[in-house]
Amino acid sequence: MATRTAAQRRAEARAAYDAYLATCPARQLLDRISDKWVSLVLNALADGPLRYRDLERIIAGVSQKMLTQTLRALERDGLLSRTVTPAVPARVDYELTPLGRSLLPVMAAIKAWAETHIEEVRTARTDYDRGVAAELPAPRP
Amino acid sequence: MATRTAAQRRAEARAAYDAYLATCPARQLLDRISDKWVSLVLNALADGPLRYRDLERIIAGVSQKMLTQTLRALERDGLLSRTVTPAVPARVDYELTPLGRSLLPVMAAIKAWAETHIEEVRTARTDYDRGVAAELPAPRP
DNA sequence: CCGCATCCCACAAGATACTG
DNA sequence: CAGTATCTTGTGGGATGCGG
Repeated sequence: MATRTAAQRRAEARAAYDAYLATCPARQLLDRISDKWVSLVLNALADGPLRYRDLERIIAGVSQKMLTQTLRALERDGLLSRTVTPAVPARVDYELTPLGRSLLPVMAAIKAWAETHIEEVRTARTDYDRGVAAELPAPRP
Repeated sequence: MATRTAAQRRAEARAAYDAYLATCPARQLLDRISDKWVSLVLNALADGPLRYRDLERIIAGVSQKMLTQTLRALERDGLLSRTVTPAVPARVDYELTPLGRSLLPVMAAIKAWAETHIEEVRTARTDYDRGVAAELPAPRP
């Protein structure tokens, strides 16, 4: 029969929505800055250019793989520049581009909201967790 | 010997850094809004309260699991309220709290930056990809 | 209508080892 | 120093079916 199943219809809706989201600028930006390492790199480079090794040291827990991957992604998006100075050993500096710098105020806005409201959020969480716990009365031994 | 291996030192650094990040307000906020569905739910509820079914319909590609999971997380953080109207069938409304509403300007700032600079990013990407392609000259058969 | 429990897999990311 | 290459593992998220 011509009628599609519910699963099929959902799959179609998903495909269409994914396509839409792929073109949504805000979505793309969120995908970038939401990355754990991206925000840390941006923050580290806010004060000036740094070498690969310095980034690795400052962002204490990052693996080589993730650091390189992150730097490549940001370079590709034009948010930072990569400068190779041929020497032995080689030297590579990373620096925010003007485009990258223009993103810092946005990050600052996020930070500001977070710091202003974090207490409310924490309170809400403990309240919520208490409420949930209350619905499951502790078994009396 | 007392000397720790490089792997051990890195593991410790990671643990310490993870602990630090877990307490960083900005990091926590990013973890929330970076979620694909969170931003969509926030956006959908910006104009007023909606029922579960309506959200499912508006956010076309979402699975039940993710929608429920997302709504619970936002409720727990005090960003939206969940109101159950006992009836048959049951009716549940979701609505942004004042705290949730206060987040909308931040989302708007992200959106604004994205829409303003998306073209630069797109240009940077194609330039970068062309450059990479140029470094790997097509194999002459 | 609203939601939870279960199974399952694809993919992200860490560990490790090796090069220019 | 600044990466690349390969392997392995953890987990986010989809599909499905049941319960209030």
